[in-house]
Amino acid sequence: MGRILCRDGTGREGRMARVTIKSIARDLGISHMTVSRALSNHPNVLRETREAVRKRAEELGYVRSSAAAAIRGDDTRIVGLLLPNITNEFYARYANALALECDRRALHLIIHLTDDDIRRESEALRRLREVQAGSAVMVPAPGTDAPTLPRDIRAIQLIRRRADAEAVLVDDAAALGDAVAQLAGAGHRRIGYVGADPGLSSGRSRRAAFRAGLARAGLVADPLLEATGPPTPDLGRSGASRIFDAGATALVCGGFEISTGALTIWLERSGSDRNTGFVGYGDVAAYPWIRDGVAAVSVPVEALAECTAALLTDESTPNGPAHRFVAEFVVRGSAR
Amino acid sequence: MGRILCRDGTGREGRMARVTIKSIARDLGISHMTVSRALSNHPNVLRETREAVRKRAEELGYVRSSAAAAIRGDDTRIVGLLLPNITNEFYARYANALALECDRRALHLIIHLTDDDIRRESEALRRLREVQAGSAVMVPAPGTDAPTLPRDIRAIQLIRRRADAEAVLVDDAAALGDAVAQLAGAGHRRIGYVGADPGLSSGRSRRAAFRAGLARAGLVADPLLEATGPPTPDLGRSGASRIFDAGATALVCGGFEISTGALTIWLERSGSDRNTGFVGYGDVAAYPWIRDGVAAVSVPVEALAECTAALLTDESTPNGPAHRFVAEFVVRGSAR
DNA sequence: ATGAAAGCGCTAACAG
DNA sequence: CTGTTAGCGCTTTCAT
Repeated sequence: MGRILCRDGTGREGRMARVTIKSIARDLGISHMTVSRALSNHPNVLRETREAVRKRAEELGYVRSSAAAAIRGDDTRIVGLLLPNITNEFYARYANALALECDRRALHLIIHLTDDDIRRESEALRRLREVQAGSAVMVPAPGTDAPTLPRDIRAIQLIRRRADAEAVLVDDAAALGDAVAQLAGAGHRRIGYVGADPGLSSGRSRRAAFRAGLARAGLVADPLLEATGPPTPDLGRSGASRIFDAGATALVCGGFEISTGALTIWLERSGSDRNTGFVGYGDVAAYPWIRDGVAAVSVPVEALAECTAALLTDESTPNGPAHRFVAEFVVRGSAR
Repeated sequence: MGRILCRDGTGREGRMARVTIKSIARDLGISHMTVSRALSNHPNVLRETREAVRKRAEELGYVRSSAAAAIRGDDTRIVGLLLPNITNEFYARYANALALECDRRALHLIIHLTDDDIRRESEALRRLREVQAGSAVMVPAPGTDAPTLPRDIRAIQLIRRRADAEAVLVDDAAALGDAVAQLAGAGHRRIGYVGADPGLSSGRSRRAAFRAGLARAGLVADPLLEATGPPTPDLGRSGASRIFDAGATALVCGGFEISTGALTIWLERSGSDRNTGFVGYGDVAAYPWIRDGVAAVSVPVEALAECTAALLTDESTPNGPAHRFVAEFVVRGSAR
């Protein structure tokens, strides 16, 4: 208790007392308060004393205990990140960018994977409250019995929005419209759509954008060519299969996870007939290299992450609770 | 101090005292010790009392403060994860698997990206000491002035090994040999290699495996067809360019990052001549779909992560300080 | 079965 | 400029 194993590779593992301001104080024969002041640049410390303290602290490898700070109610600088997963390239890139920003800002980033499951989400939030995380960036999990956001942690919703609170969102309406227009222009008349459940904010808006695009192209929406459900690769696969079976000649995706699943089906199905169209959701590094290129709605990941990081630092939210970033449609072979 | 903002979305933001065992005790008119005991299942508590306490704690949304525990020297259950990045599919999949395991084991996973830079690595470790992380899983950054591993944090090295301490490594010698054999069998005589600096444990062993493969195929190693350096996509690009310029007809990669860079060069160069061979390091989901398929040395990511997680839980290290997992060569079009 | 005291590392508020 | 005290949330130890 209060002591830690000494693993210095010397072989003789012993016990080593923790280096604290008190131990340094004892060591220097002064009060621990002087050490505290010296270490936190308080003006009222003799230059000599301060330097002696800093030197000794350096030598001993002192690090301020953030637990002690947290217990007093100071900001822990811990940020939680709740994502469905980080194998999906979008989430991975987002987490990567956010982690870099957090390192820059000296924030601790704790990651929890929810698999879009509400129970895992609440558990993750509970654990974040344990460590007194100040804020949590989260892709809110789907679910009707949506538990409210945590009271004592600032929640920043990503991509989707479950509660009327801070959110960093994607404005993809135009891009989805462009996608449909492009496919229609390429001669497609039966264009399908797989996307998230309209119960989700993102699911609702994306499907609406798709339908608007159809209308603008003078095409009628066919319920048989639409599939919605939980935002998983599985839905992408089953939805794509069903839609192609129903005679669609092109498919537009409305979700990151869904897109990866749908792509595999498209690749299988369009093996012989290269005239089937496909538009993924979320651009992927390999898309240019697959077939003649896979078209996609490109989401500005880095901008999303930067914005989030800025929110984490600034307590103020000048632009209002929702921050939107426009996506762009990227044309490639699969949509020509 | 000791108080937190109440963001309950009611609009009237007020102040709300933190829920502690003491506040619950006051609330119930008993001692905080009784609350502590009730909450931690101590036998010496009247059933009535215990239930009253648990009920009230539940209602108030009490969560044990891990800071208070940490300050007393208890295990924080915080695990650090130091990776060069998480955009590379291998690292992303590893982080994903490890995060899942950590959630299962109720460990807090703090992620830091080092970009394979020693300074960022030390900074990350310093910050982990601040929060009293118990262990750190890390891909040790390259560098001759290699700072030693932290003394008060259990370090588990991944993929590479800088110090003679616990490590989870990949045994890729056979796979790399198979790759060379396959290429040689396909008629390639000038096979190149881009890999990490031999200063790195992984760089050294992989190049040796490549050379051994050449020898076994009856080919001679040509220094012009080898490139080594820091394990970055940049090296992959420059190395691949140089090696193809030097007349190589096939290329084997010896590193995750390097591989992604080299792939782009190969894709550009082999646009017209589809007879150029390529073997990536670390299998990627999209590889089967690129051209006629991209061959690769497949690393058992999930197994690595599972092993790491097991180490995090078990204090014992029965199998000795190094745990090795064999990689496999996956043949695809690019190596035929 | 319950409570009181002490102490973990740190700093705000006083006292010199 | 420096030192003392107290208290943050929690558990261990020692009473009761």
